[in-house]
Amino acid sequence: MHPHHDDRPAAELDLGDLVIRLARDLRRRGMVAFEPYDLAPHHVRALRTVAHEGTMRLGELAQHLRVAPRSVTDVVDALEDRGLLRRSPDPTDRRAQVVAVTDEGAALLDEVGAARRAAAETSFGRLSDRDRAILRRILERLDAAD
Amino acid sequence: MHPHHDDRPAAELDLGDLVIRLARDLRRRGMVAFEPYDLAPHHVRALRTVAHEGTMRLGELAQHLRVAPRSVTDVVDALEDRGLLRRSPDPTDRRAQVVAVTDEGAALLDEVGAARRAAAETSFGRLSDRDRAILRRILERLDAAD
DNA sequence: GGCTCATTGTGAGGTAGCCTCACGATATCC
DNA sequence: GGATATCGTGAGGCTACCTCACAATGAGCC
Repeated sequence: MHPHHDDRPAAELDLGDLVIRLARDLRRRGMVAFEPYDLAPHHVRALRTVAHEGTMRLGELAQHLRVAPRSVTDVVDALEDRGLLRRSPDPTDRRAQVVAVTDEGAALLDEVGAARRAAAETSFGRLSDRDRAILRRILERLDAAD
Repeated sequence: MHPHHDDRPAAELDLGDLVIRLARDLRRRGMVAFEPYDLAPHHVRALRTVAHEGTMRLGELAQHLRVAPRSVTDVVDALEDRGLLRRSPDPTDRRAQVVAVTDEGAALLDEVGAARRAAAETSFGRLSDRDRAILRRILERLDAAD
């Protein structure tokens, strides 16, 4: 009934709705940002994790990414097909395999870094440094293990 | 090399990673919370939107949910099959249809409310009221139209 | 009235990013 | 040496989206 237009800041949305909506936007922007490299955001995340944490088992990567082991198989398949990651047998356990970043993977990760930073700026640019720090603190608290 | 264990607060994750990870957790928890009602979080969101904003066209619902019109068709199909929403022709435009919440839909929404609040408490319970308000402010700022 | 062009919702079909379940190969423990 | 647990993966499924094409209808113009 009021003559205001309908862009009110979503008062009926709860925190969860807002987070999910933001995540969807981020994923979309990530897909656009990484499209020139033919990588999905999820692939970049996995690659970055291995690069940052070092060679690890598939199961460990699953834990880091907080997904089921089965899900990691597909991601590693894709990255290995692209020559960015390499599987090799775990010398300490013949059931297991470890994944390592290849030189090509490390190089691509470098390249992708700029796109990633630009995408983050697009998404979070309207936030002050202070707000970004606050957001990070809150998100890390929520991310702590259950 | 350090003897610390590996639960560090994800220093290699950027804000986007943290948001996406949180959103995944929220969706999972929502699926569990709404499972007794045989509803997906997305269905509840759509139902709540129509209940809150009132009868609207499918296209308008798509705008509110920020998804493509085609995506709304499926959600409304599901909710209409369940008798929670009802399509009817838009009297002002014979191309269009409007969706309205049925009595049954309103009743179920009431029931689901408690589960929704409990799930939110599970997810955000470790945050102080102040932090929740800050988080809401930041998320609403990020949610503002591009 | 007739012509063009835009808009509405939907069928068909596709994708990303997850999941569970079962299994063979191996490790571990008694 | 035998039971039991763990590792990664094939098979198959799910949610929550998407694009594209199209028929029906509306709106603007002459």
